[in-house]
This record gives sequence, C-alpha cells and structure tokens, in this order.
Amino acid sequence: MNPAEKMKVMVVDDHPLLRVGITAIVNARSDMTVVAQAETGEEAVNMFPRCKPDVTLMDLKLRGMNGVATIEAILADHPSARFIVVTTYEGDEDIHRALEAGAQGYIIKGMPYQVLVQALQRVHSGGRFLPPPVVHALASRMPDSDLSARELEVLGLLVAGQSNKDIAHSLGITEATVKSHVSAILMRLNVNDRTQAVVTAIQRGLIHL
Amino acid sequence: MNPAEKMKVMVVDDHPLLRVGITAIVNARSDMTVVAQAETGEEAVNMFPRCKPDVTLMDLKLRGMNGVATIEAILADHPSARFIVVTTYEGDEDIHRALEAGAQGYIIKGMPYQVLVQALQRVHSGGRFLPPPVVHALASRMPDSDLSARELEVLGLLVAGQSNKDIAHSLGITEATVKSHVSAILMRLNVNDRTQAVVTAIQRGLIHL
DNA sequence: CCGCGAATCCGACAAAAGTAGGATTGGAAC
DNA sequence: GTTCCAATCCTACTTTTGTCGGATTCGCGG
Repeated sequence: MNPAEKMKVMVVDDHPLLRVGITAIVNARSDMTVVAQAETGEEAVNMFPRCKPDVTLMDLKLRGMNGVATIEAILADHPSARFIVVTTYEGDEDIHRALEAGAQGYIIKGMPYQVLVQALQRVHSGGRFLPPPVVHALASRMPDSDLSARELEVLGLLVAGQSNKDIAHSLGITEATVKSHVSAILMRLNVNDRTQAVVTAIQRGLIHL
Repeated sequence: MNPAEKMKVMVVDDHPLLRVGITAIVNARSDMTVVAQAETGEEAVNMFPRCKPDVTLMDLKLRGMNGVATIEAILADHPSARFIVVTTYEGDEDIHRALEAGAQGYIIKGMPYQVLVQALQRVHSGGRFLPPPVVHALASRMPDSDLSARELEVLGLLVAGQSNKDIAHSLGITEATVKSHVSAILMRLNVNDRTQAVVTAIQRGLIHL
C-alpha cells in the first residue's frame, strides 16, 4: 500500500505500557500507522494540528484535562477530527458523555485487540463503532437520569463524604435545601439512601473517586 | 547473550493491549524474554509448571481468581517463584495484601516503562522493588487498620448499599449488633459515617466495587 | 488455672438522614 | 405575554444512623 494512504493514528493515554501495546498492534499492519503519542490532554491539543491524525485513540482518565474535555477542545478547532475512546471505564454515563462530546467509537481496554483494529477501520471509513457490551450498558441508562448541574455538584460533595450540614455550608444554602437535592438525587439514581447513591454514582461513571 | 541465560518472564493480565505492550518492552531487550502469557489466574496456575518463568508479572484485577489468590496458589506448589505486581490499584491495602501474599515488587501501570525493566532486573537478581510512591502509600497505612473478618464482611454489605436492618437480616444478628460493628469500622478507618467508610474502603483497596 | 485483650453481642439515648408537601424562581414554548 | 415545566428552596415530621455503656465469649500467654 502507498504509505501516503496509510491511516494516521494518534494515541492519547497516560499508561506508557498501553501506548506501546497499541502502537505495536497498529504499526504491525500495512494500512495504518501511529503518527503521534500524547500523555496528557494538553499535549494532545498542541500536537493535533501538526500531526493531523485521521483517527485519535483517547483514554478518558488523564492527568489534568480529562478525555471528554480534550475531545471537545480538539473538535472546536478541527470539526472533522474523529475519535475512538479506549478506556477501562464501563459506566453508562462515561459512554454517554463521550458520545455526547463527539466520539465515534468506544472500546474497553481488555477487549481482544482485533476489536481495536476493527474500530479504527470502521471509524476511518466514516462509520461508528460500539461493541455489544457498550451498546448494552448505554441502553440500560435510564432516560431521565440526567442530573442538573446543582445536583451533580451536591453528588460530588456526597461522594467526598460530606454530611448534609457540611454540604449546606459548602454551598451557602440551608440544610433543608440540601435534603431536597439529596432526595432528588436518590430518586433519579433509583436508590434508597446516600450510601447507595455514592456507590452507583461511582459505578455508573457520574463521579470518579 | 546466551539465550539459555535469558530471564524468563510470564505475563498475567486480562488486558490484551497491555500484554502486547509489556511483551514488546521485554522482548526488545537481549537479557529477558516473555515465555508465557495468561489472561486469568487459573490459566496462570496451569501454565506455570510448564513454563517455569523466573519472574511473573501479575495484575491484581482478574476475572475469576484475583491476583493475590493466584500468587498464593502458585507459591504453594513453587516456593521459589518470584512475582512483580503490575496494576492500576494504588490503595495501601492492595499493596499490603500483595506483599503479604509474597510479591517481591509492586509497580503501577502508568509508570514509565523503564521502571518495569528495573523491577524485573532487581527481582530476578534476588532483590525487592518498590518505587517511592508505593512505599509512601504503604507507609501511610495505619498500623491498627486491620479489620476483623466479621468487620470486613459488614463493610462489604455496607458497600453493597445495605442498611443496618438489611445487614442484620443478611447475617442473622440484631440491628444493634450491626451498629457496634459499623462503629468499630468507622473507628478503624478513621471516618465519621458510613458514606465516608464506603469511599475510603474503595480508595484504599479494602473492597473493589 | 486465670487473667487479659480482642471480638462479638446487645439496649437506650442523641443526631443525622430521608419524606411529604408546598412556595418561589426562571427559562423555553406557544 | 403567559403558560407550563423544571429546578431550586424551604418547614415539619418519621426513620435511620451513630454513640455510649455494658455483657458475653474465646483464645493465648503468664
């Protein structure tokens, strides 16, 4: 194949060992090549214009700017950029946010590496790629499970271990008001108490410890 | 170097991409080689006698049997086996349990890959290898933070989101007794309520969601 | 054998969390 | 403009949670 026609791939991940693995898989093929690697979101944003990758493989958990923010930042300047999220996060909320941000593919580290190749080919040719487990997780997401900004804020403090009184003080509101928010959160997450709320928030990817 | 003198390495990890990365790093060197890869603990136990690796790289999070149990199982039959844990778990309890089980090294995925090579060399030559961040995490572990078996059981149900009444029913004891256990847990983890207990239990690696 | 500490167990009180119901605001749709 | 819905805020009430003090059992070293 003409080298000029090779698919150009950028890898953004803070795990060096994983970058090596991905690069080895990609470069072993004749139809694609890794043109850039980044360890942080900021690095990726700077690097993108110089490398102009066809597809970017993006982890969600990065030091500093996270993966979703990085995708949005790059897309703002380069609307034609295409992304495949490669992560360990399996929560429906993680998936939802990534697709919302503009990712065309979402695969879990731990899937067979052939999946990575398939995803690259599909996304490069203009399609989307979501393996069955990802589709299933996304489908199980309740339609009304979007929390308001304020509720997310409260949930964050909840996960930080704050009491209602602490939260009231942190936000400058009454404890009674905090209880309303907490009750609303419990309702939306379909749980009975704050402890369950914390666990499901972590599991579903609304908050990361 | 004489191939017969090459250090023989086994890789146990459920992430195919990471196994490729590790294998590439190891095989690129003249003094070491990957002789086996396993995706689960059971596989590793079966494979070990046939491959007789000098050092085994072991993830802690595996489907089925976990990494600590796998190390113990292999050491029971092969007391001279040597292990380096390679994981994302950064909790002091994870580290403590792994060293307790008999690991000689502990490195975090995400450290530069030179660290992996250093660790392999040190452990193969009979030493131990714990990078500064790992030593620090381990040192911050309170000396009296060991939970009794019963307390761990209660903590598990706590993380599962059960109320005191639920736990009492699950364990066949009185709710008042459950409260005693919960209070003891809060004391040991040095937190004020069950929500904080759940979060720190997850962060410190006592429980994995 | 006997003490001693640790783990387990229990009941009664004080504090926090959660529920029910309603008032107020603000923006989007009509 | 106004209708309407969602988000935010609040009060009074019930349930759950956490604390305190104490009892019981069990293993282990003196």
